[in-house]
Amino acid sequence: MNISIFSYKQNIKVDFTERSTRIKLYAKVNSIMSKGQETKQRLLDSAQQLMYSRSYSDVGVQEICKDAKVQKGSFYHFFSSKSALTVEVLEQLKMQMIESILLPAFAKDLTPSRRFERFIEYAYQHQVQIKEQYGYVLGCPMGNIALEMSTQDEEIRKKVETLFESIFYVFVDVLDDAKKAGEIDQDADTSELAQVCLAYGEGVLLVAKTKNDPEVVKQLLPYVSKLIGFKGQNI
Amino acid sequence: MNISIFSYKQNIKVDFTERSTRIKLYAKVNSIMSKGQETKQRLLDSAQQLMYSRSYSDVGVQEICKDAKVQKGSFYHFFSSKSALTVEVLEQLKMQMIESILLPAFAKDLTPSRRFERFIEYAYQHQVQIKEQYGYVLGCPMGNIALEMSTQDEEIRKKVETLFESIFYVFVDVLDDAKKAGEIDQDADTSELAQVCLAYGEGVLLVAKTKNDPEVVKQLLPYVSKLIGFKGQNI
DNA sequence: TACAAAATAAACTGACCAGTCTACTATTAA
DNA sequence: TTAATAGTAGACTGGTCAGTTTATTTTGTA
Repeated sequence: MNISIFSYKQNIKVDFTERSTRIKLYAKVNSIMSKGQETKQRLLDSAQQLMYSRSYSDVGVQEICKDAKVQKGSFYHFFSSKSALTVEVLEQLKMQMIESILLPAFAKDLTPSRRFERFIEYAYQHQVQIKEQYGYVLGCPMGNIALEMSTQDEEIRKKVETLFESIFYVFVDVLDDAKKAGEIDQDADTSELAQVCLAYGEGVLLVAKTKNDPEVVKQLLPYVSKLIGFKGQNI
Repeated sequence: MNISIFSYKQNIKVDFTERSTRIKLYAKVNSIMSKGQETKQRLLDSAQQLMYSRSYSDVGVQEICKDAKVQKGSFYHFFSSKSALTVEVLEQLKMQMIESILLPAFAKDLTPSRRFERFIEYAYQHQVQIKEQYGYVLGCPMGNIALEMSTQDEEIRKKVETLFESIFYVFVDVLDDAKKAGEIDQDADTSELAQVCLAYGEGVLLVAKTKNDPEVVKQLLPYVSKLIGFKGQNI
C-alpha cells in the first residue's frame, strides 16, 4: 500500500513560482532522512494513496495511521490536523506530477506540438496503469480534491489554486516556445491558452473517471491542439 | 434553505435517452402531490442544496432531515439509503439543468453558434448568482459528485454517466444543426465533438470552482468554439 | 365508520470521526 | 552521564455517522 503512484524521487524541489521554469535541485540522499522524517513520509505516502483512490472524507486519520503503521500520537506530532496533512500531500503531489509527467513530456528535445503529443500519451498511459492497479480510473488527484474540498476548507482550496498555477507556468513555457517556433499565431495569448489547456485536461480526466474508461483520454485529449491552434494540423 | 438552485417546475419529464430530443411533458399540478410526496420532495430539495454547496460526505442524513423538517423514520420510509436518495437527487438535477439552461440556451430561434454564445452567457450568469448566494463558485453539481463518489459508489457513478449522456445528446443535436447550416465542417464527427464540449465545460467549471472566480467561465468557455471549429470565428 | 396502508416520531444501535492527553522511550548534544 | 528534545504508544473524549426498530398517527378507501 505504500508504493507511490508516481515514481518518486526524494527531496527534489522544483520552483515554478517564478515564470522562468528554472529548476533548483536540493539533492539529499535518502539515508540522511531521520527516523522521524521517515515516519512522516510514510504518513504522507499512505494519505496520498488512500485519498487519491477514494476521497478526502472517506479516508480517516485512523486508517492513514494504520496503513502507515504509525500511532495516532505520532500523526499529531507531525501534523496539526488532517487538513494540514492534506496540504502537504498536495505539495508532494505537485512535485511528483511535474517531475514524472510534465518535465519529461515537455522536455525541449522535440517541437512544442510534439511535446504535447507526448504529454497526451503519458497522461493516457498513466490512467491505464492506474485502472489496472485499482480497477478504477482515478483522474487527477488535485482536481479530485479541489472539487470535493474547495467549499469546505479554504487552505486546501488555496493550495490547489497555487498548484494549478505551477502547472499553468509549465504550459505557458511550451506555448511561448510554440510561438517562437511559429507553430501558433504570433498574437496568441499564451497565458490564456495555458489556462484553457489546464481546464480542458481536467475536464477530460473528469469525464474519463466518470466513465471509468481511460480510452476517453486517448480520444479526447488530442483536441487540445485545436484549442491551442497549432498550424496545419487536423487533431 | 429550500429554494431550488434552478427555477424548478414539478414533474416535467424530458426524455433525452433517444437521440431525437423530443420532449414528453407529463403535466401534473402541484396540488395533486400527496403529503407524503411533498415530504419526499422536501428531502430531495434539501439534499440537493446541501450536497451541492458542500459535498456528499460532508452532509449527513440527519442534517438533511433537519433541514427538510422530516424525521429520520420518514427518510428511510422514502429512501432505502443515502446513496439511493443521491441517485434521485441526480435525476432531479438533470431535469433542472436541461430545463433551465440547456433547452432555453439551445432553443432553435438562433443559429447554432449563437446558441452556444447564449449557453456560455447562461452558464456564466448561473455561477455568478451561485457565488452571490453562497459566497462560493460551486461549479457543476454532477461533476462534483462524480469526482467525489465515482470510486466509492458504483450506482452513483453509473447515474452520473447516464446524466452526461443526456447532456451529450443535447450537444449532438446542436452540432448536427451546425453541420446542416454549414457552420462547421461537413465531415465533422458531431458525436465526438459533443463529448469534447462536455469535457471542456466540466473542466472550465472545475477551474472556476478552484479559483472561486466566476469570471473564469466568461474568459475560458468561449474557447469552446475553437474546439468545435465554427467557421470564420476568432473566439 | 372501519380498516389497511402510508407516513411519522423518536429512541436506539454499534461503529467511527478528528483530535487530546499522559506516560513512555529513543535520540541527540553538552 | 545528564538533561533536553524528538518521537511513540495507546487509551480516551464528545460527537456524529448511516441505518434500525417499535409504536403511533394520519390518510385514503371501502
